[in-house]
Amino acid sequence: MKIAEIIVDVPTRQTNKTFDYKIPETLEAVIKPGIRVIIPFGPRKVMGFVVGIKEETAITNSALKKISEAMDVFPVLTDELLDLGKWIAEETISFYIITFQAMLPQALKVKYHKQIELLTDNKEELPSSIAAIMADRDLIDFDEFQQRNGNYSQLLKAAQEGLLEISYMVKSKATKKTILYLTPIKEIQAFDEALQDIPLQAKKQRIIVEHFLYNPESIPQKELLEKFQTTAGSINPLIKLGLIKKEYKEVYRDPFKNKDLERTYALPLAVQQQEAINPILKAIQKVQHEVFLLHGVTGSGKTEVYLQAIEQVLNNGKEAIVLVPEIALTPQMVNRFKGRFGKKVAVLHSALSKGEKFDEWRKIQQKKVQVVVGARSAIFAPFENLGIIIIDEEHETTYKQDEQPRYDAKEVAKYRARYHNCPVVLGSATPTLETFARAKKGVYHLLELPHRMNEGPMPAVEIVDMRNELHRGNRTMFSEKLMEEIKIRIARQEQIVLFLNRRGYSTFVMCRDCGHVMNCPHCDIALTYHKSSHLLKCHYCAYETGMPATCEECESDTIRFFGTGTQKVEESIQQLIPEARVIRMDVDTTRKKGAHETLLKKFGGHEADILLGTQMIAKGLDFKNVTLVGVLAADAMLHFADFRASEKTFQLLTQVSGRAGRHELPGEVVIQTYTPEHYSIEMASKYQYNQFFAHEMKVRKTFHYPPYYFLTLITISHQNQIRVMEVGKMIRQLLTKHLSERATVLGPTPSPLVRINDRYRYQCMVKYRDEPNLKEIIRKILTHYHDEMKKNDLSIQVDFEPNHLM
DNA sequence: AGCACGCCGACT
DNA sequence: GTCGGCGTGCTC
Repeated sequence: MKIAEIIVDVPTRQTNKTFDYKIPETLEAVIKPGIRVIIPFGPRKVMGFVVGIKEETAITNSALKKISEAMDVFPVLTDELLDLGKWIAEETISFYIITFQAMLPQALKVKYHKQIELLTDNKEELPSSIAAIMADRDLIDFDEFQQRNGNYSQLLKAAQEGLLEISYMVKSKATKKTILYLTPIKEIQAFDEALQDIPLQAKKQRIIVEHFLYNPESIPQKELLEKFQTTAGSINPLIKLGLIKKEYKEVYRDPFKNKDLERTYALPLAVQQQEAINPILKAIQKVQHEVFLLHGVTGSGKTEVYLQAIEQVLNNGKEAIVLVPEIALTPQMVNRFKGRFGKKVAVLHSALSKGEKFDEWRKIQQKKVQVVVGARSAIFAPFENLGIIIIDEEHETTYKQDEQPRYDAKEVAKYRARYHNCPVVLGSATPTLETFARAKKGVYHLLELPHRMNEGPMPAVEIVDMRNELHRGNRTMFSEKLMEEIKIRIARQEQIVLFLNRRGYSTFVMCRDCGHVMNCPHCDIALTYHKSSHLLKCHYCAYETGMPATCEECESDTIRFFGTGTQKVEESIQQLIPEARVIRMDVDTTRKKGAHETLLKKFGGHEADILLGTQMIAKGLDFKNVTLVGVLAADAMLHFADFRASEKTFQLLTQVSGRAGRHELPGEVVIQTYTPEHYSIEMASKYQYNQFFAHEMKVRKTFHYPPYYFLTLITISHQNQIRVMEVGKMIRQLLTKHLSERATVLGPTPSPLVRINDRYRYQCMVKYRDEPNLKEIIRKILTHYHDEMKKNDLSIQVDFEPNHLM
């Protein structure tokens, strides 16, 4: 007898292992590793992933249960992805089931339905309260039973007596969209003959028969009915005659259906691009795993290198994965891939609906496409013949998931590429220190694109010291220089991008009389004023409150706004340059689906002079009319207590600067800062990546940070601050005791944000170079606190190689 | 997660 | 003596 090893959909420590089930003979042909099944688990039914098939089991035969149902016909996880999932679960200390779910589209998750099913015909046998709820029905949802205050112990008793059954339904959320087609099933002559027989007054029927006579193909019923302005009434007789049949065909929801993209062809490569692509093509041809770092300044033509490398891969009959950060922000990028490879491309990104994502995924599973362009999770595209993996803007932190499982798509890419013997290309103008260090050491193959494609110079950058502005009595957030440049562009009908990394109106609200600052009652953070809604909002939890007229401490009415957010900037531009048309892009204006694209399209069509935005406008935008980029507060992120603050600032400034002067018109950048002497601002303004790298590496070495040391961050949180500190101290002790002397254990220290959502957060950090036992020790610590975590809402989060320390 | 089991106090 | 509170441990 065949036995299946199954990971069940119950995310707990105790169930994080395989369970053995008998495969019923009827299912033997279908059940394979990677198939989802429904199984009895304890008293209920749950979904599970088959991860292995074997002949024998250590479980006594009487305890062994049978698989109830198969949920898939074809495996949703390939053997490769099953192995990968297991590896990720172990690397990140996550449950297997969580990892498998993370590798699949949301739509493949299941819902559980608990129901009460009546078994007896005679309702009189039931306790009266239950009979009342059931009324004249034989089946009700358990939810309803609970809502109407049903008596649970009576219900259990009735179930034991066999009067009713508590049943568990596992429901698939996946919906395949189908369309009703009409298909001719007789030869043309039959239609000709039918025309003789159908009475003349049945005009519409005759028209339809004629249609099929000349177009003997399947056609959606809806389309046919619309074409001839008729109803299903004139179709049915033809079906009775056996001329045509109704047939449901699966269709894919196409998020791009309303777009006509012009087909593009390979562009001639510049010398530097040719030199960069050759080693990649060689690796593709030799079916050899190798990691390339494509280090190219903004506008140097990295995308064309990607496109032509993929073309080679497709010619070899293989497939390609392209990861881009938060793809919804870069429709321009997606359009380039769609334009080049057309129907061969599937797109997976967060702006798609669940159904749309599922459809795109199915196109991959069914081998209908060969290229995937997508955000982080697209790295799990179920291709079986990968020829290349490309990760654009590799320095972006979004490639690491910041919840369980905390996988890093870059590491997953390398794992998959090793399996498939194919190259990985990491592309960036500002690679992370880790990546660039590996490239310099020769672990990665470094490819450089030092020049812009248009042969133009990088835009000139001017740093403005805002302290001087203040001394000169300029109290606006615009320096004279920036204001002047903005006015020039507007007069010349050129466009401007303004960048400010803070949304809302003001960053804090303070009483001038007593100095009281309005804080979030649940988090240790100042509330941000949002003018449009006249609300004070917390950016870390959902808290919001009306703006008070007087100070809540001293009742003075001199409450003032401090700090600047995008809303306030928008307002002042309107005041200072009334004729300027501004588009504001931040989380608040792009919440709606498709809002990104609409706003960018407007800007692209020159319906506005200024694009003002946060983070989200820093990446990938390419507008030929933009000749000025203004960074309003370059030091905003510099003062975060984070060892990557300098690196992030350098990357951001370089990326933003790259938005200017990408085409014929020369670009200019104005950076406003209060710390113009800081090396990351100074070097970014001169595009000195290598100098910045050298300088920052020294800093990292001195302070024992990556890439010289590995980091592991353990964050403990609980409502009770004392308990958090106690647990933190204990964890520190355990780590110090079991790790080697070469490892440093720091903490527990309060997180940069001590309290979020009424929970105190403390962290311990481990710095190390080689601690093979670290994972095992942490696992033991987690086991030790397992009960308290379950019962007392204690949380211990482990983040290996964290992106930030927040 | 859900549920059974089993050990304790409160009650007919 | 029994009912029900919740702490503990198991689910192939």
